[in-house]
Amino acid sequence: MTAISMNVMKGNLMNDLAAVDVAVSPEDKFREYLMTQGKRLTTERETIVREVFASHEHFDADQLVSRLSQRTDGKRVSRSTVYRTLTQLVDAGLLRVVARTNDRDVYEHDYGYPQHDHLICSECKTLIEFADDAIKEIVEQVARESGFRVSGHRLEVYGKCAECCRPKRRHRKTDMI
Amino acid sequence: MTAISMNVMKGNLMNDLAAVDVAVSPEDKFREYLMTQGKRLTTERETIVREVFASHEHFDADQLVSRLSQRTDGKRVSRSTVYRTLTQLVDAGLLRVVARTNDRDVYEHDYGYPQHDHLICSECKTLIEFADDAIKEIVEQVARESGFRVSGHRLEVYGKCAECCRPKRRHRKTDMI
DNA sequence: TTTCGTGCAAAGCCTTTGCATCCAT
DNA sequence: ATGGATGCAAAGGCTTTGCACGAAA
Repeated sequence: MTAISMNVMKGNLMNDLAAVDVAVSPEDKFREYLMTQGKRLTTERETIVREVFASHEHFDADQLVSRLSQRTDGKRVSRSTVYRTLTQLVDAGLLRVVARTNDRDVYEHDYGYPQHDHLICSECKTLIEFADDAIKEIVEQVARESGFRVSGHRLEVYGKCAECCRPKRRHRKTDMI
Repeated sequence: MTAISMNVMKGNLMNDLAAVDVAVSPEDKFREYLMTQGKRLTTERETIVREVFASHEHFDADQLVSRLSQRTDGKRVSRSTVYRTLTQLVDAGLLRVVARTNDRDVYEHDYGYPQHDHLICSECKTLIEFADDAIKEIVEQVARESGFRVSGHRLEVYGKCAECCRPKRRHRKTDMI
C-alpha cells in the first residue's frame, strides 16, 4: 500500500551506486558485532538479517514484522524480536534510519551500499536516491569552520517527483466513469 | 535539561543570518492564514505565537506546553490547544519541524528567518545553524536531472561539536572530588 | 547451571481526538 | 442561535519492557 520502500534508480542518478563489494556478508558482519557484545546470531536474528538484506528496499518495522510474523516455514519471528534486532542492526552499522513516514521510522542498508541522499516526493512518498560528492565536500568545509567533527550527514530534498508532476489524463478519464 | 533548543551562532557561520525584516509580524501572518481558513486568532493562539516567536530557539511541544500551562497571568493554554496550534503554525508557514529528538518533533521558525541547515552534536544534542548557498544549487541541479520539482530541503550533519571534542581537564578535576 | 533470547502481553510516550462547554459573530 | 475553539480525559499508534519459559554454553 505504501510506497516508501520503493527505490527509484533510473537515469544517471545512481549509475555509480551499484552495490559495493564487501568482504563479509551482512550475516557475518552482524555475527561479528554480536560477538563483541557477548551475544549470538540466533536463528531469529539470522532470519531477520536475511530478510532485510534480501533486497535493497526501504522499509519500516511494521512491514518487516508483517513479512516475518506470517511465515509458515518455521522461521516466524515475533514483533518484539524484530524491534530489538532492528536496534542492534543499526548499532552494528548494518542499517540506518533514513526518514520517518506515517510516524514510522524508515530503514535502509548502511552496509555494502554507498553514501547517498534522497529526493522525497511529498505526494507519493517515494524515496529517490542520488549521490553527489560535492555535498560531502561542502559539509566538511562548513564543519571545519566551526571545529565540528563530522561523522555523517543526511540530506532530504522535498518536493514532487516527475511522475507526480505529470498530468495524468488517462487516469482522469477513468475517474469520470 | 535538554539542550536541543540552544542555537549556536558564533564565528562567521551565521553572519548573514540575522533575522530578516518582515512586512508583517508573526501574529499578523498567522491571523491572515487563519482568516483564509475561516478561523480566528483567539487569545490562546495569540499567546502561543508570541511565546513561540519571543526567541529564536528550537523547541518541542512539551517544552512549549510547560511554559504555557504554568502561567498564572490568565494566559494558560492547554496541551491540546498547543498541539493543535503547532500544526496550524506549520501549515501557515510560520514554523517547521527540523528534527526529532528524544522521540519528539523539534520546531523552529520558518518565517522571518533565512534558509539554513544544521550541524547536530550527537553528544550534547546542540543544533548549530549554518547557511550555504552552494548546497541549494547542488540540490536544484540534482533534482533537475530527474525531473523532480524541489520545494525545500533539510540537511543534517551529524558529529561532535568543538566543545564536546575538547578534552575538559577542569571538569575532570572536579569529578575527582 | 547460568546467561542469553524469545514471545506475549502490558506499559510507555508522544500526539490526536471525542465531547461537553464556551465564546464570538 | 450557530459554528468555531478550548480543556479534559480517553484513545491511538509506534515502540519498549517486564516476565516466564526455552535454548545455548
